[in-house]
Amino acid sequence: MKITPVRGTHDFFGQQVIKYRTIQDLISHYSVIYNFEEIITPIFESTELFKKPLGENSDVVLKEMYTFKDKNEDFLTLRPEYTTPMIRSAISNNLLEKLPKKLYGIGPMFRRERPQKGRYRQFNQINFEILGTHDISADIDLIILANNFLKNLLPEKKINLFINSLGDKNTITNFSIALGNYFKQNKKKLTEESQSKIVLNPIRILDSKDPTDIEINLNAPQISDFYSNEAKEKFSNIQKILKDMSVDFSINMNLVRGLDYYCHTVFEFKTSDLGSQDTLIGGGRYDGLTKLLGGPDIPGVGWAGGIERLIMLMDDIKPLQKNIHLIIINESFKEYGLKVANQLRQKNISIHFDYKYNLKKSLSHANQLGARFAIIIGEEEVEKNLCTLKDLNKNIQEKKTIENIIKDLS
RNA sequence: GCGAACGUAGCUCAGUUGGUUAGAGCGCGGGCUUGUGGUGCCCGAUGUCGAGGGUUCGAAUCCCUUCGUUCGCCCCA
Repeated sequence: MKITPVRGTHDFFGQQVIKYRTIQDLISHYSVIYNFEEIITPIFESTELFKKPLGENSDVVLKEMYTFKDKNEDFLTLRPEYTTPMIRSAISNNLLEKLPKKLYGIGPMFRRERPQKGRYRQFNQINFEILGTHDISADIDLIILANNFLKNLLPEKKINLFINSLGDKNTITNFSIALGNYFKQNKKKLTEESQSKIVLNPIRILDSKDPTDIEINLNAPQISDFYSNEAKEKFSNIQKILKDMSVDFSINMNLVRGLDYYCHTVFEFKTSDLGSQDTLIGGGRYDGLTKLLGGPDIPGVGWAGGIERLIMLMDDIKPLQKNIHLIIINESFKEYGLKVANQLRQKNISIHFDYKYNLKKSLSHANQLGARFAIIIGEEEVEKNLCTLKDLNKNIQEKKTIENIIKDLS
């Protein structure tokens, strides 16, 4: 029986691991520069935690969560997103006394969707969250952090930033009602899919890709007509500052995000190189969420980025092959060879030994792995208490004492 | 969850209207070279043709089921 990974899951090895670590290192770097604290939370939580915040009628809650009953009858869910657990953790551990609190996290998320390129059932996400400030500077800092991170990681790629504002709580409510009424009047012209959303989630009709829906959407009420003065001002200030800081963006009035907790600023970084799964980073403001989770009534803003999608856009990274290959020509010189390796390793020189005792094979192996040097030990070397150091690029070699080799390689 | 395409060697793929022992390149193993890699030449092994069932004298090829991948929808990171 051949055992394969579960549908929608995959193993990381080789280049993927190198790329994953590269992303992780870069994130860690930015977390220091922007002063975010890392938080690591369990991968499963009580099901309750996700239901309300994400929206009882959201697709994530309705059909994508991995939920199971524990042996004591509790319902548990593998986390489908990280914002909610991070806030839960901040509340549980009383981390919200000094505000704002800036947290970041990296780890696996789980959604039972149909797998596709760039969409997996277990996937890794990076999250940055700022809790406890209404200031648009936080929104802007996060957008610029994401922008700088992407530019640094993928300098050659064309990535577009789209922003929108969902206004405050009243905006969304009133807009939804108006939108619902408008779509009811035009019900017959909409696709079946969209018709089913009129009552439950009319906002979602706005980002339909269907041409007839798009035509109806053209004359639909505009969310901007429902902004409060405050929301309007916030949004225009954000645009102004981003422009002043020469961050390229476009406004997409139909950008509505799938989780219920968003309000005010929402944004997405998209690429055209990944096909249908084109969002690299998405986020926004979620001012009521912390209170909803039983914490203080504080605002929040954050984003999530998909690591698999970033990895797909990265060029291969040449591993720094600094290994020195130890080649022992005959098994009888094993002990001498191991002693040499030990001395070098204690000086922090990386030594690879393939346990083969075959000069030809080992040299070939060293070559394949891109090694720069080989240390060769045979009868002549052992007799004179020396080692041969061979430069594989220049194809020159010389017998030397261990002390001299350490000097050469340090 | 809906629609469609695809699945042959470790990898990339060929395989005619169903026909005998299923092929190529790359990679892998061995040799030319018993203390010297990369280039070259020679030799060799690649395999549950995704899995299961059916039609047929005969199936990689046709049909059904199933698993997986990919594309679109949906959704999102």
